[in-house]
Amino acid sequence: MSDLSPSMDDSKPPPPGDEYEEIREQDRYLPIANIARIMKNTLPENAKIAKDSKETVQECVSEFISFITSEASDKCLQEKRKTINGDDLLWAMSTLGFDKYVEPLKLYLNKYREAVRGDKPEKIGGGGGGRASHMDGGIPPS
Amino acid sequence: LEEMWTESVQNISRINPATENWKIQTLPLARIKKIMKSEEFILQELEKEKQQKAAEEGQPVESEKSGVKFMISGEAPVLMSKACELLIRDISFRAWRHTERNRRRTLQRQDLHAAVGESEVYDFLIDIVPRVSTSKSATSD
Amino acid sequence: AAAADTSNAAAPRPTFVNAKQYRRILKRREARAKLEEYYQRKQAQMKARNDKKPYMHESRHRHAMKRPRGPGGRFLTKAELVDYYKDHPDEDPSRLQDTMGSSPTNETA
DNA sequence: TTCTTAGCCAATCACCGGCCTCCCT
DNA sequence: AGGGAGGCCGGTGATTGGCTAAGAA
Repeated sequence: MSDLSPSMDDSKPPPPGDEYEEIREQDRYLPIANIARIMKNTLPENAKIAKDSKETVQECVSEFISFITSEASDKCLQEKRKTINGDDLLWAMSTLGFDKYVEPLKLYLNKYREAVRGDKPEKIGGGGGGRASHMDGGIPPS
Repeated sequence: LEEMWTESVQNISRINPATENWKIQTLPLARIKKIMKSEEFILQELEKEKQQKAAEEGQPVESEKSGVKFMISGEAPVLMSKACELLIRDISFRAWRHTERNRRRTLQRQDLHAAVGESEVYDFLIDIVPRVSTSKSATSD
Repeated sequence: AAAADTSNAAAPRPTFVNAKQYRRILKRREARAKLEEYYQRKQAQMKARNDKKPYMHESRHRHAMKRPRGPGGRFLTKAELVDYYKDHPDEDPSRLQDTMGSSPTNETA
């Protein structure tokens, strides 16, 4: 088997010694197949979608996320809170003029919170089973 | 267009929190969270640079917190996911009207440009999607 | 009244945007510029954004290239694959290795 | 009309979600 | 005590290209 690898892959990023934070190119956007699916479901059955249209929407969505998150994080910083929650995002959207989005999303958020609340194993009185501890890959102490 | 929104609202209204399957047809939450966190990364870089500049000018390096880390609650990516879906639906539908107006069957980039240009809600995309031609009017909302 | 200027030096005529978004748009511009600078530092040159790879993952690319296709360029369906492996048994992944004392037992019907 | 291009197919594997523990508030 | 970061793991759907009809021009 002489084919081996057809070419030397130079896409290995060798850190020149400097500390490398990692934000990969592919992590900047949501998967294009998911974007395309939502577009397709929105449009008429016989509609076609150009490739660069999908890519453009992909960029728009990422900018949207950053745009909202930026506003929300500023507010949290101002109020000296460290965690961005759903209400912060809704406030940010309202502030930035996405009025049409807010009401449906409020409804959605409330339903989600209700579902999570209901899903969680209720803490009923008594109880008290110790949970087995299991460390990851590490070697158990001898 | 309004029909699309009322349909979306109705779909949300139909959700029964107890029985709804929350993992179907949602954008990957982990990826959304990464994008949100990249905002934090920018914030840190910006502040780092600001402190460097202040130090070079001999300013007293008044110590703002070095670690400005913010956290993302579990519900935030879920909410954001739905918001993104609404965004995609709205923009796509608006763009498709321009596709039809030009009697085409393929939604292409220029349709998105027109769609974004017609509402000031999408002004924030001005650098991603260049402004359509030279025109001002038309805020049809 | 809902208008604000976001024009930079390049725009001869000012561009007006949603006043609610104005400040945030500017902040995001700054942030994106910073991010791009970061990417250039990280990727050494990045060839000014021109070296667009046609695909993202080498392994997935190789996978797609290796897969049997029908005459129309489509990937073969499962049924078509059965026939394909009859003519190309050496590519059948199910009988990838039988180096040892392989008993030629008939497989699962 | 000519020429560009988006949909079609489904198997691999990178990545997602669901766990865990640790840590901060 | 609550809840999020971070890490590991296993299952799984996004990624992927050749051909040609669809359709942009």
